[in-house]
Amino acid sequence: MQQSVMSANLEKTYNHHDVERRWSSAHWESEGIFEAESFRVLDEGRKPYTVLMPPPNVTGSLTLGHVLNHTLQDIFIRYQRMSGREALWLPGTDHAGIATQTVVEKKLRETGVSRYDLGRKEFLERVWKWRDEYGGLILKQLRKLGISCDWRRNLFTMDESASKAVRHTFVTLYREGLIYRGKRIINWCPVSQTALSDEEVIMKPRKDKLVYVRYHLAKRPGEYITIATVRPETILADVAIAVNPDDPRYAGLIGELAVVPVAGRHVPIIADEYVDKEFGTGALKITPAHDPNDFEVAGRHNLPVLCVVGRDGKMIDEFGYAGLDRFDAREKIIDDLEKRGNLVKVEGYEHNVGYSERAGVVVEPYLSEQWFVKMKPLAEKALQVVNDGEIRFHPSHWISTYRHWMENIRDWCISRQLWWGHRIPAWYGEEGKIWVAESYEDACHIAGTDKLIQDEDVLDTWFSSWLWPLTTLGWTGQHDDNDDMRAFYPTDTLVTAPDIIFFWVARMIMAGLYFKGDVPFRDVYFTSIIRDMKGRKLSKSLGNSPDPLKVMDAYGTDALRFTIVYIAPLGQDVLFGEEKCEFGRNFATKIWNAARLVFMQRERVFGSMDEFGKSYPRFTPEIESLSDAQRWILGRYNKMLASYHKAFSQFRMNDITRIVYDFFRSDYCDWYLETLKIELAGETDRSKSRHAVSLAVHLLEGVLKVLHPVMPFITEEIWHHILERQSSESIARSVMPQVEEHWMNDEQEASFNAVQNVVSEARSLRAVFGVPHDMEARLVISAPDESAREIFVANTHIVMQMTGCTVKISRGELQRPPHSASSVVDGNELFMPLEGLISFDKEIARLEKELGNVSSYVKRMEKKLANKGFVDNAPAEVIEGERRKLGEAKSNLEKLQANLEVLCD
RNA sequence: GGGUGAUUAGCUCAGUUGGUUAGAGCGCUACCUUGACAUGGUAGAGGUCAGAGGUUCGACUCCUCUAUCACCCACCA
Repeated sequence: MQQSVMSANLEKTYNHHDVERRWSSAHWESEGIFEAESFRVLDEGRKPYTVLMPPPNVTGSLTLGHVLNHTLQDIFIRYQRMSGREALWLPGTDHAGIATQTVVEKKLRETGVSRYDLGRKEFLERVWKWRDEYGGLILKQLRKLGISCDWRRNLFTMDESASKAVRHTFVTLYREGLIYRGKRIINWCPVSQTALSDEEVIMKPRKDKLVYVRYHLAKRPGEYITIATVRPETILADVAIAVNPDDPRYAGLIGELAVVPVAGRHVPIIADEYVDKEFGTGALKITPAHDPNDFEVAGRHNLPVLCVVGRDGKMIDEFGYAGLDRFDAREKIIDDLEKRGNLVKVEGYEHNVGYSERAGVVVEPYLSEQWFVKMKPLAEKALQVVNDGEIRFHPSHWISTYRHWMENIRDWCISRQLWWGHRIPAWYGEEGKIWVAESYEDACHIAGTDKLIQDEDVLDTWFSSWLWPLTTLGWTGQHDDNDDMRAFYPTDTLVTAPDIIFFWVARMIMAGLYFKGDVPFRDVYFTSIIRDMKGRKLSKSLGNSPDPLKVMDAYGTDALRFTIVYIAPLGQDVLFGEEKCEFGRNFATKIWNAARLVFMQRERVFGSMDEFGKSYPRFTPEIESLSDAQRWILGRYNKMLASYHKAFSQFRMNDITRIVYDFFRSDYCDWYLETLKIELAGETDRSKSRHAVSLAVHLLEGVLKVLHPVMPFITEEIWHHILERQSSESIARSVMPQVEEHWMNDEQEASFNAVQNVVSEARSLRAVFGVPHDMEARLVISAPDESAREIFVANTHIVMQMTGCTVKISRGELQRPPHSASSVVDGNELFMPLEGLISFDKEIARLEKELGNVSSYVKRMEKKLANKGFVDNAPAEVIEGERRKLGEAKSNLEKLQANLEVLCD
């Protein structure tokens, strides 16, 4: 049994370090507070809420993108958990094939060793060791963020259960004809020396040279054909020249033989529709091994395939270029062509070129045998569920992007020439026969031999990622269901950056539908992309990427979380500078100080925490003992709750921070707490004081709860001061406040607004006329309406305290006090007699300006109401409202004029 | 070449189905260290809502075009 660690009051200054330490992730893990159990769901039958964490790379460290992403997920999960649902957040990390292998290889190279020196087995041991030592960093950092996932369920994409699922799905898809092996031109990364999928290639503009080269005709001495190319080094692998069949310039040359420069080979001139007459010279060299289009053309014309660039991006031993890098070879061959007289000209040329996402080098189209997934059959249903709204995107405009990709989908190259990853479960027997099975034993069994050699390659990392909604719940494909799957699948909300919509989101949808027959999640929330204050993408090379850990340290984790959500609107980029966190930090400080005030008043009124604890747990506001200010704040509070819950249901996450912030700053602190101080100071009835303080605490607790999903630390800390609580208890397991509509009352709100407006206006008069703050001024409030007068009478003490004036309330037909500054608000008039202080000219000018504003408004409204179209078409309530406004404005106008006349007499 | 989003105060942004005399934070100006809070309070200055048309009784809000800025997709050498 742990004891309460709290004293009744808060420390004078808010120290986020202490608070974050006290309520750290380690604390909650030991209490099991964020754990979810499938049996609890199955027994009680409540629908659980499940969030899938996009698994960060093991090599990664925390970025602001993670902060936004994971904070949002945490907000969703905490909100649902507090709304009484079993809430499961599934964490994990991704083995990140290329990235991780690159990191470890680099470390090895520093000691002068290559992975080939070690051999596959030894190398993989080193990678696992590296992962165990350094791979946990990102998870540690995420814990610092205070996120509430069920860490027991942490999954690594290469854990045995996940690997089993990978093998199972590969075998299944192979047997169903959806996975095949084929010789194709794929994207080859010469640095990582592996194939890449289309999605791993980034197109970037690049300045190159467009080289015009003259090919002599073999049988027509002195004649030639000129082509244009940006890759002259691949001339050596040319197998044809192609022209458009409709191009009159070359009609006579079709069927002729051209001589490939340097190589000296004779190649045919062929006609193919693919060739664009307008581009370059209208003649195109065909190099099937080094260009996907050429490969297709070659296929159509039964041309051979020659290869001159190797897997390392260097030229293959031919014509004296062996070992030269492709870019060096390009320069050399331009030289050689010039020497031989084949070079016509060189033009500057900017075009888009594919770069390897990881290594950042130009991708080489490379002919090789790879494994592919047939995507079209998988895409159909996956498109349909999004079109039908079975899966919803937020913001919804991403649907069109998704649709476009799905409709033009191409097969997915899934083999990688790496060692780190899931090894392809395919074995080769004699004569290259392929056996695909979940294990070597199975393969031997079906092959009827044990002389099998496993495919050397591993699978694309995303081949395990697309199973994430299944594998995180323990699915291995072997048995179709388990308790977790039954309870938690499909998951609910996926929060992810839009840049992996194709890599990941789309493929998870396909896998979920194909292997489980149901969508993997219901809602996809695409987060903002974070940029710096100048709108540039955050990147290490620009040095504009703040370290979130330093920001958390400087401003507080709650401050960072609050700020980043506040400034990140749905579907738009966000400009972030760490100084923006001052906003969140100041807000946290404000909460702390407001709570201090409330707790100090509690101590004064109740004496001790014990005394307070006797009644507070059963506290509900009693309407008959409430002041106007208290009824007003209860109305505002419930309105806030209503918009808060609505914003949640609509995924407007930045709005929820705004809604609570506005309520707390303007209504709770600026008005309600100020009135509380005044009311308590003048209250002699102890039970009324106690009721007032209990209400203040009650509202504070409500605010803490609605804020808790965003700011878990400070809300936890203050919540533990509300009552004596065990340190094992958490606000995270408390019940989210719901709207109580009977507190919302527009009339009541308006009447207290009238008091507020009089206060503001009186303060304004004081400020404008420079009444010294320590001087007590006089204020005459003239309220023609009986009920308004009652409100002012009832709240005289508040107006007096807040304005520093003595207050007199009178009927409408008063004698206008001379030498007064005056103002009209809500049909009530204010006079502040200021003999000696007031400058008549200044007041006249002020009134005239106001008069001008009001009279132009009146004119506009009269015109509007005289407009037949408006009166005939607008809804009755709108017309009613406009009439009322006009009436008020007219009455204001009269009063202003009267006041002006008094001054001018 | 297609597609998507943005353009509101000096800066960063709200403005929920069309009906407000268009709001907030930061910054700026003045006053205030009052028993929660100067990481604060009170008051104030500051905007022809990118431009041009259109729909409508009524447009920051809906439609079209233009301009500017982003991003995504696309095999033209």
